[in-house]
Amino acid sequence: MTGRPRTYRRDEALEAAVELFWRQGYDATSLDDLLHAMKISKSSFYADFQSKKALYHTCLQHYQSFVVNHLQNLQSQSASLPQFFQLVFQEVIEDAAAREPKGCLIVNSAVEFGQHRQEFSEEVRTALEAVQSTFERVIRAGIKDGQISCRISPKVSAKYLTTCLSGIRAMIKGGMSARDAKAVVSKIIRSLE
Amino acid sequence: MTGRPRTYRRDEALEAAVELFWRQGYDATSLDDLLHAMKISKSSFYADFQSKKALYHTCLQHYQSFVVNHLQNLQSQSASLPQFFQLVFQEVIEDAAAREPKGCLIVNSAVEFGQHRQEFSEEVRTALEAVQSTFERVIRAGIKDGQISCRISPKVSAKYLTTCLSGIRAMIKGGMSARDAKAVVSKIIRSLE
DNA sequence: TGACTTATGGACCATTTGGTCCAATAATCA
DNA sequence: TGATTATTGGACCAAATGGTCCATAAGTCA
Repeated sequence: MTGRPRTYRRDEALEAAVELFWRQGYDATSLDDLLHAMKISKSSFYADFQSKKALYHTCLQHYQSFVVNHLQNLQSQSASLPQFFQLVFQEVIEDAAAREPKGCLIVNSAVEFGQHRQEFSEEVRTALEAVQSTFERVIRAGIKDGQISCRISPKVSAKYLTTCLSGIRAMIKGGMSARDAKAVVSKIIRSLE
Repeated sequence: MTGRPRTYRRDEALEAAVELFWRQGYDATSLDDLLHAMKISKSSFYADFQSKKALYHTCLQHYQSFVVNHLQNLQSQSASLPQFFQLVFQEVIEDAAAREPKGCLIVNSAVEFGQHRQEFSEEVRTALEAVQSTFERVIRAGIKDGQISCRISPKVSAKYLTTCLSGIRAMIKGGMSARDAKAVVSKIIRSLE
């Protein structure tokens, strides 16, 4: 196996695909869109990624592990749980300032596929839960370190946090201004303390 | 104008279209899907609704005014602001118990179209704001009647409420259980008081 | 250099998409 | 009954969809 070398890098192509799906959604993204964005020929596409559906699955997994990883990084950068929340929502607000906010790929997928497109909905549930349980771990650790009051359960807090996050990401994608996003975020953060 | 009578009722057909778009989204709903659900011929469809795009606009408007109307009804049924919130979230939880939760057509549209499909995003923003300002009016009235503390501005509360609502509707569409939805809802309601 | 292996571009394909058009149909009203 | 008017089914259409296939290009290794 020493044939002709490929002219693209798989990880870069994948990244481009994630970006596109993230912005436009699954159905609204055509194969042609993908080929252009990924800078890859149709043959290579099917050789390397099997199908549009398979690619989406790969993208979702990629995104999910990126998010979980990223949240853990934010945790290690934070001195306290409140600060962690600040960092998380900081990025959300940045998205709100973008010309074409992308929202969150998982939330976008949840809404696009609902529970009626089985090929995807199970994986989306998994991804949502992965985020949720990451939050739960972080909150649990924060409580242990005495960084925050422990009146409510980490589990419920994590679910609430995930829900709020999904909410603003959806609202922002729907056109909510950065100003409004900021106001809502500070209300959410207050309700978390 | 005394020609052949139509075999369907426009409002019923429209209702069916709303239902379908609500469940499946715009792109995932084909013309054939619509014709079947609406029990209408292609000719009648184009004569009566112009195009798929135009129909979607009509559906969004229909849905929006339904929601605003409905919220006002809930208000008049409520003795207090907290009770109003209860009623609102009650229905959300009912959706969570459905086999195929539909979420909210406006939120679904916000996520599906984002800010990159101009034909729709403006109208979606309008719809989101209509809901938001309905909440604002209700909250304002509640504060006036002394039903609730007035520590935070009705405007921000309304934005926060809309965001939370969008959040659970998205989560539920993504598969969140009714149990979890209940837990999150009670946390939200507590944070509103 | 030549054998081998992999990547590439592009022709090709069936299906589905949203949409148009018209002849046939079915009512009302005089 | 016949003229009028509006609805209907279905034939038709161009474009776009996701996907397959193969001859050719472009490398590596002996």
